[in-house]
Amino acid sequence: MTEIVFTPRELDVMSILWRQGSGTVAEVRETLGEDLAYTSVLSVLQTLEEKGHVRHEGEGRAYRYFATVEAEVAGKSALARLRDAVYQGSSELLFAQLVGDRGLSREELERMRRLLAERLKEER
Amino acid sequence: MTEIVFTPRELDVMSILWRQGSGTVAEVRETLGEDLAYTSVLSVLQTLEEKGHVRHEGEGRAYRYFATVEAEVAGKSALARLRDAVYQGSSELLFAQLVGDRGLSREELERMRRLLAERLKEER
DNA sequence: ATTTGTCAACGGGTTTTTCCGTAGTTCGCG
DNA sequence: CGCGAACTACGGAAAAACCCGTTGACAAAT
Repeated sequence: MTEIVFTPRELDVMSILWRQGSGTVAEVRETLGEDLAYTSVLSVLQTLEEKGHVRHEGEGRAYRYFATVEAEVAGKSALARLRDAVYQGSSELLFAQLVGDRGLSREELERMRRLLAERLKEER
Repeated sequence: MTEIVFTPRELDVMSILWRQGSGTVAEVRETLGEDLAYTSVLSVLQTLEEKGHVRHEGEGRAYRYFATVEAEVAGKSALARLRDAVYQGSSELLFAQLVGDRGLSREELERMRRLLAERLKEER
């Protein structure tokens, strides 16, 4: 169980890299809603790089940043933490919360059911 | 959407209050694995109280602390954040991750299916 | 060639988090 | 009464998070 922890601001930035695949400082800054100074965004990326969650390649005279941690891996870690801390270790409770959400479309629910069915089938 | 954010240490403490229903400083400190000084735990509880996530009642000469935020509410907030940041807003992706976890028993999976079925039924 | 714009590095200020020691209170007990 | 045990309040040190200005490098435009 690899511990991956992001501060709120770091998560904002990682989120963009995951979504867009990569990003220069300017791109990240653009995508980020709030208008932070250019150097503020750069700082976050630099500390993320120090922590090994991000790497960069040169592109022209700018840097292009890439996540070195897969979203799924980070998500798994965060979900486990959430499960343990707020749902008392129960995936089921977490699941119930997820499913209880009004605002899920019938289609989404159907697809979830299908996924679950698949998963149950291969459980042998 | 009510924003609820806990620092890592705060989450540790909230987790205990949710699990045990309530706790004195000594109890929380006891339950917490790592051995922090008594006053360290007290400090966390005091800042949580400042932030309004916790309240206390006197019990003898000690204080008994209670969460003022339901675990489900905090969980919902955290899940939404997770969904948006790492699963690109898709509950389905999050769900897939959850279900994909080896280490879920057949029984758990069955109960999840039942829950989902219930939910689908009332979707009319 | 000078100016203008874009970029990373660096340093620093402010706030938050984390952790604890000390002081003061209260209570029970010898 | 006096003492020790359990407790909170308070202050603060150290580190992390957060945000930005300035500087210097480089290149494209004028």
